[in-house]
Amino acid sequence: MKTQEQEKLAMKEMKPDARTSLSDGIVEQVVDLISRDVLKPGDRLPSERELCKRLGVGRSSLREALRSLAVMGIIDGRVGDGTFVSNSNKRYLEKTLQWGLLLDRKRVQDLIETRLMLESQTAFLAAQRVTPDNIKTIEETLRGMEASIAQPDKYLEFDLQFHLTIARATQNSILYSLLSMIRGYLQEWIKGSLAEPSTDGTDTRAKLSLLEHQKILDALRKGAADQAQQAMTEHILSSSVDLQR
Amino acid sequence: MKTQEQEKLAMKEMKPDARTSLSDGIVEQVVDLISRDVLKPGDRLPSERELCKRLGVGRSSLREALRSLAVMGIIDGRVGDGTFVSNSNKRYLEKTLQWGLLLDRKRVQDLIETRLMLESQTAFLAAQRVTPDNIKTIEETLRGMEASIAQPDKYLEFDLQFHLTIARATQNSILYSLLSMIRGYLQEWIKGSLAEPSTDGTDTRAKLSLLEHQKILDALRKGAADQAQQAMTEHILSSSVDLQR
DNA sequence: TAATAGTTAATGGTCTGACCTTTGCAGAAT
DNA sequence: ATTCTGCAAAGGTCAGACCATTAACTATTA
Repeated sequence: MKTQEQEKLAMKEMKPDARTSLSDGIVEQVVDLISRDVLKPGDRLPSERELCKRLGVGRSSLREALRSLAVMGIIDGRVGDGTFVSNSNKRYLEKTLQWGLLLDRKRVQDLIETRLMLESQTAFLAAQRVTPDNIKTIEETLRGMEASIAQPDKYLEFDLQFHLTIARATQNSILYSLLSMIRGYLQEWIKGSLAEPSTDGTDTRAKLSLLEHQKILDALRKGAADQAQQAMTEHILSSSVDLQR
Repeated sequence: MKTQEQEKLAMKEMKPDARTSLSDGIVEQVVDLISRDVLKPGDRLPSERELCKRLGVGRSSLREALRSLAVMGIIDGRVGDGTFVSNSNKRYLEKTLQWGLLLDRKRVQDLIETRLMLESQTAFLAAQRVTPDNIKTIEETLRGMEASIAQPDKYLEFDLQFHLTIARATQNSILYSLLSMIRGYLQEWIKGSLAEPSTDGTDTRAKLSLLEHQKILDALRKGAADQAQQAMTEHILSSSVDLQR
């Protein structure tokens, strides 16, 4: 009789860490610390040995937790130096990318298709919700693209920023996360396809790309949702051609 | 002399962990084994202690490698039983994203909005690519919904199945993963909102829901993409009303 | 005979303490 | 002021132990 009551009470109280393993608990704690800005990107974590003492766990568990966070790209360990919170904001995936995409290549095609779906509608939403502040940021990014049109690496970084700013303008954090992730996966691919024959005017391609971005920005400025969606669709289709093959 | 030759040979064979850490080398080996179908989903890996001996590494390193694979969703450890290759092969997206989403607190509103964007276009795509086999499965699911209209729990399960089958019909694994994940998040919320006042005809609501699903299925049967998209949009808007507030 | 309760061996999870290589930096030598 | 050197601290790895959980087997029981 008593046992039953006890069990019920236990049920009620033990819910949190009922089935979470120790390392997962640590992962959760660290993620929480970061999400509450106690730990900011670039910050250095205490040494493993000290964290062990502070959290009251063994080094193996602690290290497995850190390993998880590293795979997610949230932290970054440098031997002989320390462990740091990744400054590359939302790159949980870049690490898993190499393993993940290895499993099947059709995924790139799927990624592009999904990106088109999400990003065209994102442009639509953004046009309705964009703030003057957003517009300003986007304009700056576009200027950055113009300035670095001859440096593919820098150009790509601005390009990424351009699209992410639009995603942020929707004020939908889920949307932002998804697009950030998808773009992260594709970024590697894009970089790879930049080491291709530059015989056929890549310069022309880059200038076309600039025009497309300009068109999107114009639509956003006017708050023309349909127009923004249309421009974004065309842009993605156009810029994906090189990757499709 | 001999040592040099040996080193060169080692270089040639040990290429993986030339500058990658030991655990990363193991991860690479396992991923390779899986991608070459030596290890198939559902297969059981040798025990940790045996893998240590076979790979010639310590248990910590081995475990950190396994941890990485687990985070990517490639393997799945069951205490007291063994470690198995995940049969839900493509779950690494979900896993890594889960922690990512934890960083910005859940916004149900954002989830619904994103779901609407994705799922309406999913219906569009599905209408163009759906196979007779898919149709058959969807029909069965719909019958299941009809039969369990008075059991919210069962009904929800069929509902979930309905939407996921449509996602699968697009043959886009990324899309499927994303929708599966979003729906997973929302499912909990939905269940919660089912414990609400059943005074205002929930029966009517359920029957309306059935009609909406029927409409979607009809459009898919005809391969009418626009119509399917329209029906799906209406359905999601309609069924989200209860969750918004 | 069939169902149940106890036993056991193997597994993943964790802890400890040791050793290695790499790195950053302070102090010594120039 | 610059370069070299050595040491301390960091992450990476290893080995062996113990724990909790699980599956399979065995003996008991109705």
